[in-house]
Amino acid sequence: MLDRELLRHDPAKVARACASKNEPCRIDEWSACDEARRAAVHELDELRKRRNELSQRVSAVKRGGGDASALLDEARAAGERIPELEAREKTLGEQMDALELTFPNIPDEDVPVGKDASANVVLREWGEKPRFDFEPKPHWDLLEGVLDFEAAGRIAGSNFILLRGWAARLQRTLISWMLDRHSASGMEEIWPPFLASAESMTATGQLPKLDDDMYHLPGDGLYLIPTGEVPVTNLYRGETLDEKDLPVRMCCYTPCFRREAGSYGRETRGLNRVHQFEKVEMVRLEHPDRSAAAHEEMVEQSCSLLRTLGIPYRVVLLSTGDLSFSAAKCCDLEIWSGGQQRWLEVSSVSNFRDFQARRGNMKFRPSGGGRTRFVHTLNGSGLALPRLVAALVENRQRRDGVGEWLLHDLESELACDPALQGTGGRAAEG
RNA sequence: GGAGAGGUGGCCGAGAGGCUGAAGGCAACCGCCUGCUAAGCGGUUGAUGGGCUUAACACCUAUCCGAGGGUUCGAAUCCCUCCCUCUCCGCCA
Repeated sequence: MLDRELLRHDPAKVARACASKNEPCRIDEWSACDEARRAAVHELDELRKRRNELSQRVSAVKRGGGDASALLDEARAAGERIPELEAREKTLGEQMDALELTFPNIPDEDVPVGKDASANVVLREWGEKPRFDFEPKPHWDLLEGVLDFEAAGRIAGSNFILLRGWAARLQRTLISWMLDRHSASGMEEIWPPFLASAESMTATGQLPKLDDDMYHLPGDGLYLIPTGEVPVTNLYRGETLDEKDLPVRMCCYTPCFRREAGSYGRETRGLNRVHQFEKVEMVRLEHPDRSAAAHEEMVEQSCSLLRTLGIPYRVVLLSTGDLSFSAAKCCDLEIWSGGQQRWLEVSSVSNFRDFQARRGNMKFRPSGGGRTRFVHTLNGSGLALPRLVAALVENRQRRDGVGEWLLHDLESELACDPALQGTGGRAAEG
């Protein structure tokens, strides 16, 4: 949600933002409602003021034991048009609210303008792509026997996955290790509900736009979360924090459920695009002055995980056309997949500025006094599992493929993770 | 699922048709005072919409006591519906 003052005083800026994000823009419609509503509010205020004055006099006369019937008639007449105006104000206000929910966030100044992903900018790259003296295989071949699509299809349908044996354990190990790393860097670990209400989905911006992309349980009015961002950001919905409580840094593991309607076709093979995947997510509430720096930090936090795992990656700054509805700025982390010879997105780190905070009414009280202000919210994957697993097995494969040895290698490496030494986490357990 | 209790400002907690945007306390902030700290004394401090204005402050005004309806000249207070929390019972991983 954008600031109403901005909508009023710089509608052209809003229209530009919509255009750059390929979103329809109904700012003119909004402006008309706004004007009509303000007129109604003004008239309503005058009538209520008059009625309040008369009521006060009724009260005074009655206390004095006098006859207030003439005043009562007058007060009744003064209030006659109030319900009509109240209804008008309410209707117009609801129209404005609905329109406001469709305005996307405004991209930051340093976001490249472009119509789609082709305008994205690669900021930096790390690591050596693996070289093989044999023909490397994609993960769906390498994981035969421990990645069972047929079984998943039988249980739930196509594009679900089922891991078994060492592959299942590999995923769990990675989840646990990533959470430990985030905890060691000072984040609070959260285990949230995996279903969320429409209200929560609206606050973080999934609704109204992405209704078709989510699994919905109409009987209970709930949605399966498409990302841990939803429950963890909503943890502070409606709250007013003290400035000294900022930043609030959290991490969580959640499964993520996405219908992926209309995305069948290429690039969906194997673990690349599935209806349920596992993800470790970082969420942060920040002071507005520090959100840009926080964004950099969070990108770096996710990169550091990939360096520990030894997976080549690149950081991509998304252009306006590829930027999500709610984001002001977003960096994707893409990892090199040696078997498919392509980059795979494993993280999106976004700064939403006050966009989600407005929708979810998340504020803080400045230490020096003064009005409450909206916090800035950020989140980023750290990291998404299926593609991470895919790249790990593809990049570490040998001539004879992969096997349980890969899990044991990784477990040994992570046990020695210097970032976890002395934290009482996995490393201490040895 | 059944029975009961309850949701009031940043927090605790009174109020049970008008004099209540809301006592009292805590916290925070400002000032005074005391070697420092603590204590003490005085003062200040809710949110949102609209007007005015520079999209500020101040000021004026309206609205807000879980949410939404209703009764009334007037509702935190009375009535209805819904949501949430707690306790007990049942069922269940």
